Amino acid sequence: MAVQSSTKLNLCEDEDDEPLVFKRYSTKSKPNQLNAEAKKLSAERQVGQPGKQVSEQRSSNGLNSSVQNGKMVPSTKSPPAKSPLASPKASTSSAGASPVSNSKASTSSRASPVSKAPPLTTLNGQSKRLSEQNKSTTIKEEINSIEHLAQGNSDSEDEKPIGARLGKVKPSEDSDDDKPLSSRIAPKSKLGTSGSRPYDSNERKPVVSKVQKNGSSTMDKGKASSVVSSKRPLDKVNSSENCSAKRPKVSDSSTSAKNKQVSAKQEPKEEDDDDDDFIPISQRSKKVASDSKTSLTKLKVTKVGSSSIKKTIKKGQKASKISKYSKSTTKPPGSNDGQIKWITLKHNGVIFPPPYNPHGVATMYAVMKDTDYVQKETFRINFWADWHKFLGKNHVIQKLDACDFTPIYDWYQNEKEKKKQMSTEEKKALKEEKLKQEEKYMWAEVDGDKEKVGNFRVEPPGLFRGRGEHPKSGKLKRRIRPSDVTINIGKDAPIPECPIPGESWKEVRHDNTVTWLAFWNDPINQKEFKYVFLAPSSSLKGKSDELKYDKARRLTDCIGKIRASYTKDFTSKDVSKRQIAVATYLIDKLALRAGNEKDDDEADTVGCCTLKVENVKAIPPNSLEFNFLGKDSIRYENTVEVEIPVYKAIMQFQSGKSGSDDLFDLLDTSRLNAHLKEKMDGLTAKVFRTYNASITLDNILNKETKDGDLSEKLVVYQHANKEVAIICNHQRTVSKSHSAQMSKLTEKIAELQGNLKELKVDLDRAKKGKPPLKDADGKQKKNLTPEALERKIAQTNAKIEKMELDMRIKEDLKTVALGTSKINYLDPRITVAWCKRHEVPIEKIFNKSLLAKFSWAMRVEPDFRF
DNA sequence: ATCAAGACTTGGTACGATCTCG
DNA sequence: CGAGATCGTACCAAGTCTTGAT
Repeated sequence: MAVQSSTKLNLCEDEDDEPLVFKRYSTKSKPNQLNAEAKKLSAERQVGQPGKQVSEQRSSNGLNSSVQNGKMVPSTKSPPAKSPLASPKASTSSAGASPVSNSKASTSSRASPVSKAPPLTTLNGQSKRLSEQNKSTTIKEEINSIEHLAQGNSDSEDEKPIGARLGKVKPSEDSDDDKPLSSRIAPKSKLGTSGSRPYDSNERKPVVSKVQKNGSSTMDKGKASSVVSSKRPLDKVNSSENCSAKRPKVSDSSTSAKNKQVSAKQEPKEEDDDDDDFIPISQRSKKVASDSKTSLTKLKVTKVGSSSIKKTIKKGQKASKISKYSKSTTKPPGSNDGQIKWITLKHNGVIFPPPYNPHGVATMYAVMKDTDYVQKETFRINFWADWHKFLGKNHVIQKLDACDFTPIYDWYQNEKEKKKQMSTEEKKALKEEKLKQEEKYMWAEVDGDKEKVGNFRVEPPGLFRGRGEHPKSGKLKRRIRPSDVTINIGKDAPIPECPIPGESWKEVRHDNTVTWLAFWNDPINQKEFKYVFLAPSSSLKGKSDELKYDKARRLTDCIGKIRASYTKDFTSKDVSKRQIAVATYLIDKLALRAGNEKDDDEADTVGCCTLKVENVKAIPPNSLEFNFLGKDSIRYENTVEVEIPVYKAIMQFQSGKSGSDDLFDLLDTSRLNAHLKEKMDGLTAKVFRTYNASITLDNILNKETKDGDLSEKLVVYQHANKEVAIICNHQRTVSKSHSAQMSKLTEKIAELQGNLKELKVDLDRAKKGKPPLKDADGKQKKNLTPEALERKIAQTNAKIEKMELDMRIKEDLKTVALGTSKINYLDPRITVAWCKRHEVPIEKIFNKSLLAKFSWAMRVEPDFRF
């Protein structure tokens, strides 16, 4: 585990010693909102970092064995402990002794403080085994704990409320509004029956748009605006051809990937900046850089971007060549060596969190006191199991519920507060310090270009916070050390120095068929990996993003044919075929995820292929009511009218099964995707989500944008974005202050209306030559001309209108997350082209990160349509 | 055909930074 | 200028999908 022994409590600050290179980030402390929830996160993170080092020893489980034994093992590195930390409370005092304990295993000891049930005396007795120092530290806290003991488990009782609300149940928690987004889709016309509708005409329209709102749910009705139904001529589908063929698009030039081979030709084009006007200045410079970069890359590499088919072939050759010198002889399954991702790669490895962990495991838990995580039994049980193991069988602490974590929690809050109180300068200094230490890790060099690294910080120890009812949540996530980390780097690049002296990387590879710079096994699930990748702004990621959208765009050409095909199969005699057809229909129409199988040690969530009989209810005459937990345990609740054959098929699939049986018993994602691939090269289930999201945006923008001022256009964009978020069921929890904010706005509007009334009275009087009435304070108002008053009235009215609109939007979006679709599903070229056409500055839609991430899309032609 | 490893995309949240309004 | 609202980002969990092995 993570924590290890450290003896000292000091948290904060400093400890000097250590060789570690990094310092901890400062501990952060921010009090701010203490909301329960918020805090928890932060807390955790911090916990790990505060102290400095200490030796961590090893226990295999991560826990420090030494601690367990009661002995202390001095770590080599660890210096003498510093003083107890900051925590006023307990630590210092009690421990006079402890401070010194250095590297010992105080962790355990520390933990003990907190808890405890037994009376102090007991503690002492037991603690013998512990180092003395440790014990002492604990004492104070123990006292408290004791009290609690008497009461019962304190932690559970404290603030339940908060916790309860937060977490988990994000989905429909409260009001009606919280209803599932999907359910909010407007009823639109009933959906189409696909069978009946002419494909060619409808393709552009996402099937989704037809979804009907769930009658039962209370959602906001009005809002759901209908999705666009208009179709655009261009879109015709050419049903005849093979979908995999690329269709020449008007603005194909923008799709550079495809044309890469022709780069010579294109290059000039790319350089021309005629579109620059649309590009923010800041971007322009970047753009140049990136352009040149891109071309370089192209030359060198055989373009990864080129059509996939070619790519594969080419790459294959190259790969084999390269693999010769590649160290790793055996290729792991995931490495498709057909794809060379880079030729040269240099970077500096990863940075580790500061080693010393003052408070240890108990702190990790204490800090989450008011989150809803600790309200869950699974969380507590898992935590206790790991903590107990860590403490050792004979430790005084024998029961989690008997421990009072309040002292640690308070100490933590106090630290946060302190930090918050630091002067701006101090904060700045700290920030710079951190930056200085991390700078070298932030950049990599790929094929000669400098690229930003995404997550170069190794995850600190902490408690696993699985979402929903995750069976492993609460488990201790042990510390990751260099010997857990595998580095991937160019063969000729210098191997990054291991940041922790005396230790070394687990392995160094030179695999240019993958994009990761480093990885380690997930401590919670050894079978899984945590990777360090380049940032989204990198050219490698950009290319892959572009390919993703190009593929979705290709679906535009095939969608008609695909819909016709699955519609035909709704009534196939072959059940397997029928299941594929219905599943594809749901994925297309409702933007459901594929639904891979999951293990028992994961939260129980489903996607299309894993839907259970009980997740879908047939409602005569032909509606289906969906209700299930999807990714991240976000609830999907939606009732839609479907075509009769689909309705019948679903009932057939359900017949004779129990609620927990698979609805599509003959189907899984690999079969489904294999089938989809026959329809279009590279087609998989998730492409439909991208396609439907992007086509919806394109349609709404083109249908609803009118000449008007900027803010009106932005409203249109936001509206389109919202529709997409609803289709994809991208939800967020309602902000804690939402209702307060709403009532504040209501008040303001009322006040303005009062003003309005007064103005009107004054206007009447002014017209009659009378002076205005006195104001509320009894003071005489200025004498205004009727014209001036009218102007004021108009202004006030406009203000009220705007506020009302803001309020409506706010209410409307309180459970909708717009960001996810913007980042992952909406082809940025649609947005960029629309901005160009309507003179909307792109930075009004994309923030700095998105501009960087989508730099590849900036030079799209204004007439680009998805 | 199935399985599992591996690689990479997608997703929500908390927090700190920045903006806004009184 | 300060409190609260909003924005932007770090973080890391949880999906999808591919591929080689059996």
